[in-house]
Amino acid sequence: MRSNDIPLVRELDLFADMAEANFDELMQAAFLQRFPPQVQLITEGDPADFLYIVVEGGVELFAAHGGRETSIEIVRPVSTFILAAVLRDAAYLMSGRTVESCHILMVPAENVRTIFARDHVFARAVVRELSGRYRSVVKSLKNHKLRNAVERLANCLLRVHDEQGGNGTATLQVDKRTLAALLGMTPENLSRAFATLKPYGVEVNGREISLTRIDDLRNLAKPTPLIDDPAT
Amino acid sequence: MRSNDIPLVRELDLFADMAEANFDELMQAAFLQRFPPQVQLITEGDPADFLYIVVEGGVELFAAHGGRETSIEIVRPVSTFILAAVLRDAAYLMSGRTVESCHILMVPAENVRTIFARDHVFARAVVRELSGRYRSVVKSLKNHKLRNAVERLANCLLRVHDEQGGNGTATLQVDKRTLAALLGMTPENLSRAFATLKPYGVEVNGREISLTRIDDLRNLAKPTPLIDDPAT
DNA sequence: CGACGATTTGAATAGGATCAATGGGAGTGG
DNA sequence: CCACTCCCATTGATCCTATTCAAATCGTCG
Repeated sequence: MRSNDIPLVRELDLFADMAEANFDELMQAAFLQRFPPQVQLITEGDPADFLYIVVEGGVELFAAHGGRETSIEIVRPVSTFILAAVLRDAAYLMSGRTVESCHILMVPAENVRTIFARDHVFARAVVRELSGRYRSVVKSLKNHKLRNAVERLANCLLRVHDEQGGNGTATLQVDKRTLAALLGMTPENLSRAFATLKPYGVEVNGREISLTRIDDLRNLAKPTPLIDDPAT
Repeated sequence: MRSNDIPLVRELDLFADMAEANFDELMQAAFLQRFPPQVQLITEGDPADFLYIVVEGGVELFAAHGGRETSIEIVRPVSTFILAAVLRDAAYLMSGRTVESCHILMVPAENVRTIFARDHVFARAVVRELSGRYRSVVKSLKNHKLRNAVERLANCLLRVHDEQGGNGTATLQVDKRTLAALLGMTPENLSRAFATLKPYGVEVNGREISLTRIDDLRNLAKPTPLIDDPAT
């Protein structure tokens, strides 16, 4: 890995408190790499050979079976993915592809397991990360099973809007085709969902969204921290 | 906790290798309790005050929002549930209810966190359990999103059949209403799914199922270890 | 026997997906 | 600068799966 990237990585929660020697050993084997959008990084069923950490960009985890495909989760910085498979030395359960330009840190799985066995501080950080991933998947599952397409879009817009300052406008970070996949619907259905939200003050112009009736929209979306709060 | 239950608990993977003193401290505060079917043990949104371990029976984890309800996962012995919430000292994301008569071990969350911070061996066992729970939820999610109702039932029947000796018959452990919930469908739909499977050699008589054309059924179900293998 | 709950069956409905066709904007080449 | 092309987005029509509502049947337990 390039030495000027190391301080950035060192500050990640997962590595912040671990012993210097162990961190160095991990980083000696690791590398930080750029990927363009729509690159498939891992394939389900393959043995877990690297731990991946999304430093910048976004990665879609998805699974396929019998001709169908489903998006499981979108991983945003700074989070790991497939940590569980690495720790168990098992096969990936999901495939992963970039949705934007990404900086991804790749750490060989064997090094992760070795240091995990040796460094108690790192082991505890792993638990924190892993429990966070677990809760994230559960929230994603609730979002998909307890809300219909329109509600998922409404909550997504409110979240993006709040993240971007909450001044009544929002800019989508991805194209609508990708957004549809992330929300678990077809592009056609996303168009219809936007149309359905027009009476709730949602005006769309390409990637620019303006929300003129936030309260109405919030009333429809019914956001809840048990689904929408990324922290808890 | 009753002292004669302790050896049983001590053998659970989660506790098997930890220091004696720490185990004793955990068990001093814990208790093993029996519950009848259909008892709600935890409610989403509540603070995590106990770690639950299913020693016998089965617990359905589910979530509700805006008048809808969805089953997330069924937890079978011997597994924990809501371990992630306990470790993070956060609110439960799911509610849980027994689906059968259960033996449940309840360990106060604060004790779990205390011993987790102190006992490295326990911390590693926690990681193993947590990573297992994570992968279990992902498999459950794939099962629901990549298969339709008939396929889910077919795979369920094959799994039960194999567990019970694989001699062409199987006995359902729960009533059909509960089975429908576990498979993520309505009771009416379960009936129709059974009817659909009749041409594949599935004969139903109350809770007794006989499978006369296993190969055909397997061909329809298309089981895969990436969804159906509980171990990996 | 009678009542109640569980299961099955039937008909109607809803939510999304799929297929097909049309618009619309960005980039390209004349 | 303008026409052309391509890809994305939208719109319309239809299909499919599963849910909902309603009614009939079955089984068990008083």
